[in-house]
Amino acid sequence: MHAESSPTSRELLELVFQVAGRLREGFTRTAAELDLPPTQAQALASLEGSARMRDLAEVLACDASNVTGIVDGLERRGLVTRQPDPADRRVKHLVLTEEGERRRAALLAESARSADEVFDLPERDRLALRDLLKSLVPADWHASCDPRQ
Amino acid sequence: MHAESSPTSRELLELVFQVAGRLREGFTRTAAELDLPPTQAQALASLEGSARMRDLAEVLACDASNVTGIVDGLERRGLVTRQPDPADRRVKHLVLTEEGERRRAALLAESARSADEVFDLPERDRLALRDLLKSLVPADWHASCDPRQ
DNA sequence: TATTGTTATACTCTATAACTATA
DNA sequence: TATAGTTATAGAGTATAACAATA
Repeated sequence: MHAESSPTSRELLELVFQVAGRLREGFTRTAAELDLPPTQAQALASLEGSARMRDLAEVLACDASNVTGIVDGLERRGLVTRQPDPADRRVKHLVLTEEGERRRAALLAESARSADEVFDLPERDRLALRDLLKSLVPADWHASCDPRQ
Repeated sequence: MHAESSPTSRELLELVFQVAGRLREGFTRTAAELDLPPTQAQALASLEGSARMRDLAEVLACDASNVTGIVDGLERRGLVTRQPDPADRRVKHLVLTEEGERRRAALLAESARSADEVFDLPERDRLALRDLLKSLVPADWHASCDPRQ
């Protein structure tokens, strides 16, 4: 037998899913600790300054019809408000409340801490990992949400 | 400015999710081409020889109550049969039909081809990637299904 | 008592389609 | 006509709880 055989794509796939699973669990746990369902947490994390509903749908890579419910949840929790656009009355801008800003900061800080636990590597390895992963996704790639896609 | 700064855990997290997303899309597309919903495809891929319903729940990392429906689907498609265990009449063994074996072989072949497209790297890099990813998951880690964790 | 598989039920996240109000 | 957001609805995929049959 030889020392190291080239890993199969299936082995690499399983490892990627395991790492992604650990990261997802960490994020979901962090969100739950802040009383946020995962999708609301993802939306909150992405909100900076003022965004239109439409932009949020783009960022979340999901259909616009879902955004209504997600934002309803954030509004019910007092984290975000819908502000009319003075120039185009169809458009609504999402603006974080003070509590929304606090919650978002806590979410970002804690989820970063959680990801740090997973990526507990020396700088040399972090660089190598980043370069390898970068080479696996086209520059313009972005996920679609529909799991059936 | 310096040449390379250490990537943040957030950057690495996003890259892992992008790669996982590409892989998931590839698998889902392959499954759809073979007329299989993703979960049935995942179950079919894992079936080799004879497995109990219970084992399948373990492999899929989901509650046993879900397995009934998944196996119902595979049975409806004529890919698997439930065989009683002669020694323990509570237990049912899942046995692939001939068509089930064919479909599974096609699924494995095509999903491997699809993953190869993502992991299009020289052997040196595949080895490096495997070692890095391996260091990120505890040996005994395995995903939980509930997205609420 | 404990375990295997099933059923009933509910929740989350996604989609499509039809609608409104604007542009 | 086209776009922003909403509503209604449906379909996956998950869970928990209660159950029957069996160990």
